Amino acid sequence: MKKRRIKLEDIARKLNISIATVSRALDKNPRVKLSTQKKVLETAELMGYMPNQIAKSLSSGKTNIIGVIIPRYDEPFFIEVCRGIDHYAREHNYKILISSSRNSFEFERENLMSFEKGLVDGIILSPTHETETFTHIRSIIKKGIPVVLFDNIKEEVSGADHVLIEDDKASFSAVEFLIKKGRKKIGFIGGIKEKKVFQDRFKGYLDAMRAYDIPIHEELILHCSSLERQFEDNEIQHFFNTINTTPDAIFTCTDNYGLLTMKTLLKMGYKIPEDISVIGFGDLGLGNIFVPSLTCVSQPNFEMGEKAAELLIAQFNESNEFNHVKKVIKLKTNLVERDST
Amino acid sequence: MKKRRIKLEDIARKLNISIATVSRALDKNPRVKLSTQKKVLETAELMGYMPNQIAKSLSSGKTNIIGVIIPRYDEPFFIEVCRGIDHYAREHNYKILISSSRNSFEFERENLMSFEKGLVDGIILSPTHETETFTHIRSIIKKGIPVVLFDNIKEEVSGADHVLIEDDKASFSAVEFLIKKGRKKIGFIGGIKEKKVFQDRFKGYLDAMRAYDIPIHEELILHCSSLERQFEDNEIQHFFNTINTTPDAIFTCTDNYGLLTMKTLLKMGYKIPEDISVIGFGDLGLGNIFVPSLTCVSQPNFEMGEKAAELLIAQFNESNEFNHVKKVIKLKTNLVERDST
DNA sequence: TACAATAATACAAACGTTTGCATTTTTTAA
DNA sequence: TTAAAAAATGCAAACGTTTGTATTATTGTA
Repeated sequence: MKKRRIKLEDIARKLNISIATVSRALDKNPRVKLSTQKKVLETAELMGYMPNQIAKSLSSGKTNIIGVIIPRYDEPFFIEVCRGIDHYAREHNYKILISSSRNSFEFERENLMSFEKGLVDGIILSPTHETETFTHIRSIIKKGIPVVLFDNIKEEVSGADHVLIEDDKASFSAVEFLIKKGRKKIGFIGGIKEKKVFQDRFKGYLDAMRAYDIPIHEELILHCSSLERQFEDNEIQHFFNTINTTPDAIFTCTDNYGLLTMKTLLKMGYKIPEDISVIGFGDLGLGNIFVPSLTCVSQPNFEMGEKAAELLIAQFNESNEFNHVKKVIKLKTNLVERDST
Repeated sequence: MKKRRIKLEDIARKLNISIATVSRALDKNPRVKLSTQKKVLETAELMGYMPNQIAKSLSSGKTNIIGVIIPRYDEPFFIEVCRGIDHYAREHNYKILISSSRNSFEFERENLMSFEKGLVDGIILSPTHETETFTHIRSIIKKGIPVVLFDNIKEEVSGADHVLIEDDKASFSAVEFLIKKGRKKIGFIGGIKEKKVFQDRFKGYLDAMRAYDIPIHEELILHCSSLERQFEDNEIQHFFNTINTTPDAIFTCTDNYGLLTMKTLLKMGYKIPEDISVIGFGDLGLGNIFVPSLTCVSQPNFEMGEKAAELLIAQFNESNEFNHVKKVIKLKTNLVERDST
């Protein structure tokens, strides 16, 4: 009843040749006669032969799969990066296996462990905000599995490549832009303080304010404490309802914060950008739809993924994985000016 | 230099027992003495043993991986479904391997072929709009690989389970809602005509209009012809710039169309919902941020994924995969009323 | 026509597990 | 104490490939 899978042996038997020859013929190995190759290819096609990837992997020690661990699925940033990884990977005959660490260090470790079981040839990982120690990553590297880290890297890991955005510089430029537009009371809305990228973006904000001698109103600074959309929304609404100073500009650390900020301000009756300018961070498509459209820092997310994949695959091809020289790639951002400033 | 992976043999040698016993001990098979089991577990831990997933798969004939093929990554709908699949899958010890068919029938076929190589135990697929014939899917099923289809299914495939939304009913209700609110000149904005879900949503619109004897203005009907954000945007803007009749409501087939519609109408100076009501479809989070927030049909996307995974894993456990009785699951939607109506 | 050189093919081990069956060891009961 | 029963362990095949080396077949050359 159940159709058995066709394997090399079946082809070999039918043609009265050895399995080795069939294997080589399918590989177009010049060691087999052309006429034999032709026969084999035809018979394979005829019998509906499909190579067994698992057996291949076991034999070759390569699975051609890249493991990717991201903090969450439902963030366009990570999806864009994954698209970039996938794009480069596919061109080089790799598939990607994505796992979410759900913003939890424990899950991150678990996922990493599960990738230790030989299913993947290497790993691309973006640490969660909870990730403070990196021994789990070092331990993977020690086992000879190549690793590339991207975004939100609190601690450099020798032996792993890094791909990151110049977050501080990017936010410096964004705030500088507001200052040059004549804004004086510039607020800041960032994310949880534990996350490195938010720390850096905050630093850029402070640096810019100081560089131009603009007084900083502590009251106009908010670090959202949640990672969930609804709560962020509440926090931002609450923030604007309680401050006494009215800002003339707000620099926010994500597109989403920017949009939520605009939404709140519009509902309160402010005009954007006349009364208050708003800047976001990320440029993930939505900023363009909102009315007014959101000026923001644009990150090369897709390229980030491509670069990460490139570095990883380059590691695969290094002769000795234990004296890998760490590479750190910093990607540039640019400011996209729209209607909110 | 290079640390070799620890394998069963290494543990066996160290403890002077057989590989079989080690294998069984790690499985906590009651056939091995408890004291032996303990020794093995300790030694495995000590030596840093990690099972080889590939070898396990080859031996057992199961990879515990589910292949997922979606038309594109950068659509929140598919991401949500994938999250649902992943959620259910993980709970049942499966991983998911996602491939994008990039809205191309050819890529869909290619992806399917690549999944035929034994890497996955089963496949969950959402057909592209280009997919007219289903022989490629039938051929996979014939090989004994379980398949579940979701969303946008033009033709039922015997042997595969289906998970779908009652698109026509959903849009019927949405339009009915507008009618009951007293709207008369109700426009329709849908997607490419080749896509089954858009056909169904259009049908629901027509059905509702006819059911309530509302005259249909052909001029107020737009089928977007592109699948790319910018072009959709252009098409919608162009649409409103050229129509002579002013609608008092627009039913759109996606959240994105809804948002783009609102954006365009707001820019033209219309008030929403006073002058024109707008309804979207999907409820993918953005509708809540926009001002005014978007009323829309809410789909259970996450659940759709969970259900698909559930059906697939149920197929794995069926005794004979060749007399599988097709299951068709239809999921219900509900209308979420917000400020745009 | 014979012999080396070369081309084509075959053999068998290896990849790291699982598992049915055989064997050995231990326990139980007469 | 001894045989049978039960428990614990071991052997070896199997999963479907790849690949180094051995073998056989086919050339070319003197």
